[in-house]
Amino acid sequence: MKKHPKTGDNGNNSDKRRATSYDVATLAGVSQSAVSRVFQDGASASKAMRERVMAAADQLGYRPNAIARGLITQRSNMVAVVISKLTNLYYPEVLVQLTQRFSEKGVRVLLFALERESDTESVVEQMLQYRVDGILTAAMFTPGQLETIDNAGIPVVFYNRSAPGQQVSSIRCDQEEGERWLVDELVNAGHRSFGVVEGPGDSIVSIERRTGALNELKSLGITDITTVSGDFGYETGRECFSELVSKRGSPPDAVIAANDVMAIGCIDEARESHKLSVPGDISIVGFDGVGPARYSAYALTTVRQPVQRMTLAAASMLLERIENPELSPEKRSFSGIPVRGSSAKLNPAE
Amino acid sequence: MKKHPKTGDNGNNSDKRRATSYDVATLAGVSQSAVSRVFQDGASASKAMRERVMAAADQLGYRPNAIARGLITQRSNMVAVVISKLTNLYYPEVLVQLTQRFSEKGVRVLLFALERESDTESVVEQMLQYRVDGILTAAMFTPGQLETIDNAGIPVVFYNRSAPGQQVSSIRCDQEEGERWLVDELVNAGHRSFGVVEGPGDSIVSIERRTGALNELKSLGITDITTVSGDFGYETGRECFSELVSKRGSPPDAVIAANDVMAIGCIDEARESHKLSVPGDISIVGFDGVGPARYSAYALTTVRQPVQRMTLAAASMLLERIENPELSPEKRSFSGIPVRGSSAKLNPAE
DNA sequence: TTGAAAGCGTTACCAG
DNA sequence: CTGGTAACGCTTTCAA
Repeated sequence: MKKHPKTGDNGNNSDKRRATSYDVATLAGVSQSAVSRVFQDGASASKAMRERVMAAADQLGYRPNAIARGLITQRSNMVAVVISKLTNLYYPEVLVQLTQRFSEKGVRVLLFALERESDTESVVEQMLQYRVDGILTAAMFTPGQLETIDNAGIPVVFYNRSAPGQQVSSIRCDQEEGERWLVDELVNAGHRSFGVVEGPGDSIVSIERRTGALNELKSLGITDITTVSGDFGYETGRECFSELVSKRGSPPDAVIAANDVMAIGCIDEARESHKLSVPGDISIVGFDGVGPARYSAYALTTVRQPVQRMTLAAASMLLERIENPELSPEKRSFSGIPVRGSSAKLNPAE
Repeated sequence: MKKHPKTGDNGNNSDKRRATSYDVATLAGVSQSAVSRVFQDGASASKAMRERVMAAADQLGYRPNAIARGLITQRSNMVAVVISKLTNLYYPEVLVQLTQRFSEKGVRVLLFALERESDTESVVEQMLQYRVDGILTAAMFTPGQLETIDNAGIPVVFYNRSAPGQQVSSIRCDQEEGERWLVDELVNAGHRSFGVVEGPGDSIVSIERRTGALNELKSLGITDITTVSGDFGYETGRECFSELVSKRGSPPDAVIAANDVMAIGCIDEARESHKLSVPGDISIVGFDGVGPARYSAYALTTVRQPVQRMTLAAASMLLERIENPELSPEKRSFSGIPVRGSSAKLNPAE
């Protein structure tokens, strides 16, 4: 009772300072260490003690201070989740699921949202300052940043992207495989001229999808390919379609868009501005399997990412590495789920 | 140099422990307090000192520990953001914008995602343990929880909902006003029989929208009203429409859906399963102004929430109260932006 | 099982 | 402007 004057005269739980374990201790007439133990998992405390402390605790409205705990345990129990601007409608589900998964394990999520996928500089700084236990990122880091993080001993898991040439853990949907399926279906159905609508240049996902599509087209001997690029949004999807038509002089047999939202933009533009029937006159496919892809006005042919499994895997991969930092990097790649919608003429028999 | 043996022999910045201000201090040959000051805003440090410290700091890869700082300053510089399951596509934008706004002010976001809007129990506990400086919530709290939070002296701002009978701050879009506009437009255009599709029962937003619509209909003397309810999702939107038709025996003149996504579901169901033309045979309106509402297959007539202004207001309202806890509660209500799409026959002249 | 005391890495106060 | 020292609220030995 000497070195903590704050335990002084006020026994009321009202305002000003929040109750500390010392306050609880003096009210319960036990030591502060005892209070600490009662609020721990592997505690050693008699039943009597436990009761006295608990009584005092909720009389004072006491709650252990997670910040202080983090300081001494060297564990913040927080992970950083980094997302880039969600022009892609697919992320919100991901974010919610991830948060819930971490939450079940007693881990809190510190959220960082990037304007563009490339503004990672200050974010890295913040994550380190807050001593997050791990990082799950849907944006790329530079090699320098990655090294900084690694030096700090913080495990990182990449979501749907991977650091080229770096040994890092990642969870991804196999974009190239998905594109191969899409291309094969279209080519089997007899399409010979293609438009490819890619996404923003700083998005790895977009790059992988474009590459996957182009490689497969090439390997099947298709040469009539026109490429344009948008930003993953609906409006640019529309613009891209018209650009495609004017570049070529006429619509291609099929359009492969880097995501569902742009595919939808293409469909609307094709129907409205070019009076084309989809899939009667032209086939249009996307990628992701977001909600609007199912809307029957579009019924997109697409590749759906297995979001449930991916988020589950991502969370546990990160948590594992937090428990055991020596674990070597691991890459898990999930196949997308082919969705045959009606936006593409896919039946070769037709 | 006596009471901190850790500053011992290793001058290398590599593994094991992260560098502390003591490490930097000894390497730079200055006091620890000096290091602390250099890394503060209103510091008092000579240029020479600053340089020496900085040199040592980045040689060691030192970063101030925000957790420790929070402990002493009694400020975590974190706010809790609580969202409920984003079946409503409208939230993702909100979340990203909020995060960026807070981020600009040097405040981090601790994210909590609820399965249903009503599982707030454990979340409140977590927020308090992490000593967040403020709470921005898109879910309701019980009066008891609100009192707990208030006792802890943590400011709260509600997003698009408000605690009934409680003095709390909130930012909202005026749902009832928006519904009035929608109803007036529809009635002016000659519609006399209505279907109302409401959202989940535990969503205040849904309740307000339904109430707003029903009250306005009643005040205009409309009595032919059929109500059904969904969960804000596309699928239930479709089901609701068919339920509406079978309940009435025939389609109403117009359908008012509690959000855009369900309105889209209604449109698809009307067109596909009931061979109705929208807006030729029936008018269908939504609420929110989400991305898909603009897709030209739907071109929804709706009320758009002014998300930019709302998130800006929400963030600054919360930050103000963190700075000055004595500030009395304030409610700011924003008018929605009427969007005349083509999903409703709104021109009385037609 | 319990209590005393030593940190965890900062900031804040106070002399010099 | 600078250095010493006391908190901040907790967990964790180590004895009793």
